[in-house]
Amino acid sequence: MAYQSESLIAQAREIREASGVSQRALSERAGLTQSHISQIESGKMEPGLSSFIDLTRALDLEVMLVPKKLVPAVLNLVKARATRDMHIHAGQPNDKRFARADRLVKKMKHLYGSSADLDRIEDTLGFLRRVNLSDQEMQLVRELITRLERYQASAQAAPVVRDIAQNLQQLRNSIVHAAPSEPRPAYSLDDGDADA
Amino acid sequence: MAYQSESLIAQAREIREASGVSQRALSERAGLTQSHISQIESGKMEPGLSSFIDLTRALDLEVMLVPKKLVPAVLNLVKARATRDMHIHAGQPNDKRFARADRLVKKMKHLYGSSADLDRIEDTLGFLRRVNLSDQEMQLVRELITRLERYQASAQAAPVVRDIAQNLQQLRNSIVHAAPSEPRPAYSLDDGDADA
DNA sequence: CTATTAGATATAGAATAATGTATCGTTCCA
DNA sequence: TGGAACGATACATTATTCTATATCTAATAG
Repeated sequence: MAYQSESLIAQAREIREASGVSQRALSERAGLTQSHISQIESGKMEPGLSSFIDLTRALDLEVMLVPKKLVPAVLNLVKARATRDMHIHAGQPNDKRFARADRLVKKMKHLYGSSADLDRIEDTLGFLRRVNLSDQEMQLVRELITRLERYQASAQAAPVVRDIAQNLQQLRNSIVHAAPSEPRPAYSLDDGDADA
Repeated sequence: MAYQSESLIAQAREIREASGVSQRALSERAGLTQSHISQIESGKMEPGLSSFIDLTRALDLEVMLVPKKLVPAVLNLVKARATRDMHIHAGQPNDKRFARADRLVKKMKHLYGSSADLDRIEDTLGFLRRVNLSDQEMQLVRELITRLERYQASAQAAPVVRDIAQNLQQLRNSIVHAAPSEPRPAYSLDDGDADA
């Protein structure tokens, strides 16, 4: 019974097992009892919404409502980056960083005049801000931005700016030309519409 | 009580009301009783996981598990595109189209030799494939790809290819240079981590 | 202004199912 | 063999969900 929730519960179980967490350990973190978790996972009963949320939070997961049309996109996001290198940084916290960098570049263009390199940096940042970057990738971006801030007023800024532009472009290219979507997400979850 | 699920239930309620669906109408579509929905929405009791899934499915929503780190990114996706123009196409169904277009460009480069325009098309498609496009934007891309397919072997392909490259670039620019994230999503949902 | 109807949401009480406590059966390792 | 960790089970308690009915609001007729 409870066919709708099977998939979600199975996902949670997989993640628990993949993390090497026992039902007991999880029960302590989640505030449920081990007995409860056992019955839920084995399908003998069905959890209340709150119980399920507690469970998943203890596994570092969040229950979210997603419009059906967006489900494949979200699956892409989750699967693609989640498997590539375990830790994923997000869009929003970094957005401020990007916005600040964007303002910096615009200011530099205004003060010292526009240049091909600055244009390239501005453009590339606009791109990188859109796609979801891995931790490594984001760290590289952070470093480059920091460098730009440091050397912005320096006497020999030009070669540094060029180098930053090149590095950003390189990162951009590596992302654009990598094949994005793997064969299929492991999750089942109906996708709904085909084309249009 | 049931503090964890309040946010999710509130979201569902908002969406029901925004859609102009009554509790009774929803109860029929979801297979629950109106009484049930009333108590759930007013916080007098807490739904089972399956009941909640039934509810949300009837509202064209899907309950998904998202790694905490990805929550802001998913919120961006949902909020940004969902409000911009109601209908959202997803990542996966269009991926095939992009992949086919990519193969086409590579084939043309192989047959007729590489050109700046073809390079630009290939690059831009790589970008557009990444970001999530609105319906309008995606339709434009579709048209351009269709045109490319039609004129690929034509005698005067060159000017057409150039025009397609320009159009794609233009679309790309409009996306890259538009400020992406609005002030804040209406949804509360804790985000957890700040930076790193 | 009152009465009535219809559509909505809220409430009452019975039936059913989830949840906690305590315990049991296995397996693995000392 | 002992014990320690894991997952499963039994039963008491509490909460859910359903059927049926009540309340509320707005609109219309008398």
